[in-house]
Formats: sequence, C-alpha cells, structure tokens
Amino acid sequence: MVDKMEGVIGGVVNSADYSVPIETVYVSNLEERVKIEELKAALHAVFDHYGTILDIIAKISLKRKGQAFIVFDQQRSVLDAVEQMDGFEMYGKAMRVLIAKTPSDETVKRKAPGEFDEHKKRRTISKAQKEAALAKELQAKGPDSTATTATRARPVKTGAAAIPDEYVRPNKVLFLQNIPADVDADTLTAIFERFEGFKEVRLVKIRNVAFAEFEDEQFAITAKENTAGMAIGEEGKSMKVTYQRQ
DNA sequence: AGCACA
Repeated sequence: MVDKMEGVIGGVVNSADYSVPIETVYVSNLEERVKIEELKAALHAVFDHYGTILDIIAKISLKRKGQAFIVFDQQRSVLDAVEQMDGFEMYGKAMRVLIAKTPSDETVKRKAPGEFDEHKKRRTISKAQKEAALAKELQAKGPDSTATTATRARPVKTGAAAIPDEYVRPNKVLFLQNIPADVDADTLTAIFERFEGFKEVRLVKIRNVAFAEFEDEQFAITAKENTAGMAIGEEGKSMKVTYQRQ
C-alpha cells in the first residue's frame, strides 16, 4: 500500500507514490493555435492505434496550452506510444511524448478506488507547495535567473506516411476540397471575402479543389474555422477545408 | 517551457 503523505513532503509527487501503473501519456510541443476540440480529435485519431483511450485532457490556459494528457486503459499502450510517437510531426511540429509523472484520476478510480481520496489530497498539497516555492523564488532572486534548458531538436520521424491534410501546419493559404463542378471561383470568392484579410481564390476545376489565400495565417485560421464542412453547390456537398501543404 | 483532472 501507499504510505500516507510521505511522497509530498519534499514537494515532489511521482509514480513511486502510487500503487497503480501510469497509464497516461504526456504530450507537449503541440501546435497551440489549433482549437481544443480539433486537437483532441487529431490526437485521438493518432493515438487510438495504441489501445483504448479513456480520456484526453487538453486546456487552452497559458500554463497548459500545447500540452495534453492521453489516458489509456493499460500501461502497454503508454510504452508503445512513447516509443513510437515521440517526435511525430503534427501541425508542423514534432511532438514530445512522455510517460506522465502521476496517474490520472481516471486510472486511480479504476485501479485503486480506495486510494482516490489520498490521490486528490496529495495533489492539493503538492500544488500548494509548488506555489509557495515559486513565490519564494520570485522574492529571493530577481527576474534575472534564467535557467538555460537545452532543447534538443530530435530529428523528425521519417519513413512514416506523409502528414495527412488535417495535420498540416496552419498557414495563410487554405486548401479547399470536394468543390462541386457547379461552383465557380466567384462563388468561392463570395464565401471567403467575408473574412478579414482575404486576398484571392484560385480554383483548380479539373481537380475539384481550390485555394483561398489570406494576408496572414491568423486570418486563414478564422476563415477555416468558419467554413470547414460548409455545404456548397446545388447538391449541398460538404467542402473540406485544410491548410495548403508547404 | 509548461505534468492536469473544477
């Protein structure tokens, strides 16, 4: 069993404080401009391959963005995912995939319900200690103590399939697919010129695709969020909107 | 950079 609060005395909680295995993957260096729901869907699609995903936790707050916790139902999935997905490129960025430091609520609830209360208490304590330590540091030292962390740029995974359209890094040009034959450039222009920063639409009729260019990617991001899946043409076909491959 | 679960 787990011995009382020992683990948090030093302010550090880790997997040794638990009797349950870590069944959660911690992902960082994720593209921060992608909407949370879309990000979760993308992560699900990719990590699904390693087993059953019980939950994905991702937040937009400053301290949390660009990170996600993916909860599996067994440790095997975590080990496989860490081994194979670290460095995988999504939205143009190589994600870091690590074993989470502590088990998720979900895991404790499932595997050791008797320890759940303690798990929560431990978190409260370590959070308080962390804040106290931070406040102290801020007071003692000036804002000058910049710790240099070597950000090792791991090589991007190669050999994997080309990045799917959905995961192409956001940029100023939108790639429009499933454009019906009865939709012309003027119609598309009418749709996209309503968005700020619009420059032009280029239609490639024989391929049923088009490109909508904006002044910068922020404008393109907004336009994409508001037009993805939009029904167009006589038959109201759903238009696919992604970013142009670079 | 940043390890959470309002």
